[in-house]
Amino acid sequence: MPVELRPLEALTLWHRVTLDLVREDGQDLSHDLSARQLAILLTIYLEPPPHTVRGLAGKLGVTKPVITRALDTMGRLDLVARRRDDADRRNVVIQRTVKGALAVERLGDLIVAHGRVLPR
Amino acid sequence: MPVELRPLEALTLWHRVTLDLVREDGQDLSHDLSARQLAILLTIYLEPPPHTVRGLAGKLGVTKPVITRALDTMGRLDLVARRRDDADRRNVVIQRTVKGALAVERLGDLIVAHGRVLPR
DNA sequence: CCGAAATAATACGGAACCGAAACGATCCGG
DNA sequence: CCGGATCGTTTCGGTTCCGTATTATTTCGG
Repeated sequence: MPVELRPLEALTLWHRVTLDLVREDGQDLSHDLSARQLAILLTIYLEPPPHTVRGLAGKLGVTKPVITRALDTMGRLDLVARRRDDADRRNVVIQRTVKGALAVERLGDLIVAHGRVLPR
Repeated sequence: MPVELRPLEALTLWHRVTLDLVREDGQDLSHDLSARQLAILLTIYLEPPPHTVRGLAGKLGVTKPVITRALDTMGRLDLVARRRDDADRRNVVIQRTVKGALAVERLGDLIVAHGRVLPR
């Protein structure tokens, strides 16, 4: 049943990476990062700036307080940083950090490493 | 810089799938499922049974109450089920459910769909 | 200028989760 | 048969997060 093969491999990849994330815990990343927090983190580091609270809330389909709180948490972990926009001081511009960049990079390496189970 | 290409694509895949998971919310899956809960769910559905609380705790490197609570939550969502082991009534055997199988299957399809961005 | 609009943050009550420890139920070797 | 070991659950105090509603600050059109 070659049709079933691809989804199973995709799930296997997801499974192994997630397991690694959970087990690393003490490390910078994860510590049981929620799906929302991870989505925010990846958006900040993969999509072109600037990123705002409102923009992220819209993109994820969640309310603004969710973003604010996630930024509080990830800011405490030094994964992201906040700065007032001088052009429009109502806005907060979310900035990347060295630690956050390293964490995202490490996640990429992790996926690639486990991706070797996939054919081709 | 062809060296950077693969990790970036892997992260892009992860990003898009995670975004979909967060946005689906109301659906069966996610509702901001934690990394731990997802790891447990995938272990149950991808690795051969039987699965026990102690076994899962060991595999994930977390304490038993963490597993118990995650099973409570996911059981409430009907993603997994618990049953006493008749052979050894101290054990609890974690069982799959139709709803859980569908959710995992849907995740697999989601990854495959977004995986089309990856070359080859 | 000044009031409406927009932005992010905060307050609030409720729910979930954490780690550590204690607890009941069950098994099993001697 | 019984005492230790094993297993899953529960309890405890504390922390975090949720959604909704509200607040403070800033911008901008008329």
